[in-house]
Amino acid sequence: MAEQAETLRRTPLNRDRILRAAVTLADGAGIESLSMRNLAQELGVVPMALYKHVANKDELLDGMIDVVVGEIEPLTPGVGWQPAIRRRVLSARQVLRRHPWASLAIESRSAATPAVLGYLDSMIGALRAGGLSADLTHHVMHALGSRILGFSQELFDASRQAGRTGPTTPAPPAPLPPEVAARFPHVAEIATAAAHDTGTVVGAGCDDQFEFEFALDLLLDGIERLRARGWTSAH
Amino acid sequence: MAEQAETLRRTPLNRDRILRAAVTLADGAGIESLSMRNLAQELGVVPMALYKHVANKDELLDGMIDVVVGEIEPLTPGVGWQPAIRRRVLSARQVLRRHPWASLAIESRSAATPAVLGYLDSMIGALRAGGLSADLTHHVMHALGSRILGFSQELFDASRQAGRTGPTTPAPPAPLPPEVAARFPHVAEIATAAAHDTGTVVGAGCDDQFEFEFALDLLLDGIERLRARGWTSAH
DNA sequence: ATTGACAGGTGTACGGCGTACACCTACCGT
DNA sequence: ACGGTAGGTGTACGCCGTACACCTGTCAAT
Repeated sequence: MAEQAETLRRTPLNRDRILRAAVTLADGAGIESLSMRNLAQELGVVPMALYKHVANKDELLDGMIDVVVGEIEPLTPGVGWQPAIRRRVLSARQVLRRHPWASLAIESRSAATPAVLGYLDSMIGALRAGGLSADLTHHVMHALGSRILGFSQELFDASRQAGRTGPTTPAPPAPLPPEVAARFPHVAEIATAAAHDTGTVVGAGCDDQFEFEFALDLLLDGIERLRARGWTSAH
Repeated sequence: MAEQAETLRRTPLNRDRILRAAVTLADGAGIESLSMRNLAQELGVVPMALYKHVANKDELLDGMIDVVVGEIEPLTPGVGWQPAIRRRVLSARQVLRRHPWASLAIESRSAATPAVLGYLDSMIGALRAGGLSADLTHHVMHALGSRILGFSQELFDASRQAGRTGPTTPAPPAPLPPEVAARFPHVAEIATAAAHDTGTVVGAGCDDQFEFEFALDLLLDGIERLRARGWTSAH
């Protein structure tokens, strides 16, 4: 009876359940506390049980990436290449904001997973359909770089200055400490410059979404100009 | 005597020697084999000895980053903002190609180190001196993103498909496997499209340097256009 | 010359990690 | 009824970062 209840209580554990649990764990507790042991415990199972469904931790991470990439919405049909790409990249960005660990995970993998390749493939298809030459498309993919997957490094975010905060505290506005401002005057000026709509005086964080779209449009507009000019490699 | 010889043989170990050894080890054997134990052995010392000079492994990594950033050549004075930035970013890129582990290390740190902040600061100074408004400069820093530190994610490099190669094998040209090409036709087309000057037929890797400069100039030109227009945030 | 503080290298040990390997057990087609 | 197999278990190994107690050589003040 008790055993039967227990048998019913947990679904028999499969690759999908493992991946979803891993993503949830990484989202909630941070990627650094995603260990095979923790994950197994979360699933009410002994660590080695996981290895019957994923080859090793690297493959687990690949699977998690695929889950995340799968959340990106498909290309909108029937619009120009520029809005189509734009929308999808911004969708990717939303997804990656839900899974902050994913960008680093994607970058640190040595090879793209099939899901990532599929994503890139459809993106390239949209560019080609939009009239970009194969050559230009190639360069464009490089130029967009990681932005095409919805993330760009926030290494300019000087307000991440203080000791690392756990993944539970997403990002408190954190004003620039005065001693830092004194040592790096230009950084200080810039940090406060674009505190757009937020009314707070002491250089509250900038509008990340605006920054992302600014860079994206800068690139997209430049690309469109090249395309309209019938760009071919002068290389 | 023997002890005296031994005493002479090894310089008394200081933070600088540790950092340089760590960088060398990471360059040569890959960041994944940089452990406190390995590093200590390399220095002919017991692991715990390192902790008299660096607080912990995170601080060691910060120090390594500072060493790398310190190798980037300073701003060229007396030229316009655009070539000045361009030169320095390309210098940063050269440095990061010598230390392939560094880009991921920089990204994974939660806060910028003082050396990185100083680097960004001087970069911002050059933009401001070039006539960009503080506001525009802010956006520009975001737009350039990690490229300003000399790296962009190579996640489009589909030829990194096969099993991970050790850091000793830098990047064999590795043609796109046919089954991958079949599944991702657009990727395949693009991968072969821009095999520029290299004469090899089977889609040898693309010219990374060209790609990097293409993206960089796309951004720089777009920025210059904004500046010339007297850009102010229409936000 | 003696001492005592202190900088810096050593040794041991702990808890956590990924995972190899042998094992058990429940089910299923014959 | 039974052997194979899929899937969960338990133990163990070798790594990791690092806390903590210890030793030793140097040098300033006595």
